[in-house]
Amino acid sequence: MHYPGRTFSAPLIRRLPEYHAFCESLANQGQRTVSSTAIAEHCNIDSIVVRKDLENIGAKGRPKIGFIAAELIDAIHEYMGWGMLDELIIAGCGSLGSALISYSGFSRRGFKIIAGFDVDQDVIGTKINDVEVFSLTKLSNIVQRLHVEIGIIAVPPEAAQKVADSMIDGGIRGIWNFSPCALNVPRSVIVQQEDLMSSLVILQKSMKPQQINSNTAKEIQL
Amino acid sequence: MHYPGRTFSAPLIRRLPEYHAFCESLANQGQRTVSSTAIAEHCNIDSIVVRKDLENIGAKGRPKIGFIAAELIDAIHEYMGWGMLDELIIAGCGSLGSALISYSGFSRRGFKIIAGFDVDQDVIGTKINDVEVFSLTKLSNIVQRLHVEIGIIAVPPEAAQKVADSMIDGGIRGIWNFSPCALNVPRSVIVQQEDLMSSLVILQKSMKPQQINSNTAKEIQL
DNA sequence: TAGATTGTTAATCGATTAACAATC
DNA sequence: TAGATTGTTAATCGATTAACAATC
Repeated sequence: MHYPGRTFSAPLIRRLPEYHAFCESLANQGQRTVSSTAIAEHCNIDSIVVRKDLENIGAKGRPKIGFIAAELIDAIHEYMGWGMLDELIIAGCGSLGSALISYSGFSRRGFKIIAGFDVDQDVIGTKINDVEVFSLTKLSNIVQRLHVEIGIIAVPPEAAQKVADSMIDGGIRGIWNFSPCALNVPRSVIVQQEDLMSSLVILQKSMKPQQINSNTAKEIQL
Repeated sequence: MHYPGRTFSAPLIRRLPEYHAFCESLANQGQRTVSSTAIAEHCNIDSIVVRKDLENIGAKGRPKIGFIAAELIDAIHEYMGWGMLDELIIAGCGSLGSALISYSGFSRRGFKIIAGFDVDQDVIGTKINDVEVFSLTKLSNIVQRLHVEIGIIAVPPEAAQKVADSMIDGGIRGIWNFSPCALNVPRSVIVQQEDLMSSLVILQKSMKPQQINSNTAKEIQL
């Protein structure tokens, strides 16, 4: 089934917050309107991209004037779903897990981590940034009782599959996986892979396009 | 300039580590060869994707037999550039910065964080996981002396632009930005944006396609 | 009016998917 | 040989880019 006009795509979701931040800063400076060209310039992208994106989320502008900043802010806010509260749990409360629990961005955007889970007896029972840490053995049960739908995995790769299984047992439908490994899940469960290592390699490769190309050329002539 | 055959694309870079891990586990079990279909099944993707990817990195297989696991492991290792050491510095040693410094995956793949920077006097002078933390005012100077090319930004968004500026002053050519804000940099500098918030929203949206679609349909008929 | 900016339709580009021939 | 698997060429799909008409 395909609905034209209003699409949901990852690149779009990644650009919208930048527009939002820019519009907010303009609005705070007392500016009422904002043009797609101004947004584009600030974000270092083409204005056509901005116009297409705004079309996709249903924002309406006026020729010569642009978009009403306040309207745009609201439209992005609503499209991103920042209005409604969503509750998460996290498995793995090591350094990365703790950092995620303490990350202030989540609460600002309607996400709330309501429980942490770990195997370390020293951590279980403590609170990290007001979030209580339970034993991993209780995960499935607590998830079920609290009807949580999204779980974060921040455990070592060896333990990730088992954690995923108990999350799914408890009724989790979406997994945000920081562990660098493929998870085996039923088709109804969505996995969002967050591979930090790969992001770093992509940056590294982007910095040396000529080197990649010369290798390429060499290989081809063989 | 376009070199066909061997391309560099982000999706490819994100898939290769999964193939690598799978091949390694097979090799450890004493298996000598691996087929694209086996990799595909393990990673929950289509075997055509795997074959295209392996073609892109220059791996050669044999019909009916498949690929030699050890060769594939080496080919991916080399293509990912995991062989050579690359040094990084990080600005911002709060909870996220500390987690990144302590992340074991980096050293396993040839990345080494050699210095941290912060404004907090209580943190400056301490060591996190053997990495010394300096004052942010020294960043540009130290980067220049050590010829570091990649910098990580894990400071609050308000401070990010200023940090980026001093990184670039010092000669940094690639910035891995965990701060949810657009950076203004010269064209020669590459920015890899790591917006955790957006990743989470993408997961959330992927979980509710029907809801998105019904909104879409409603909007269109208006 | 003139010019700037939106909005829409078409073209391009790259990645994914499909089809099928080659080959061990 | 027969069947499985690679490798290659073409088709599809979606996102980006371009061109230009509409309009304030």
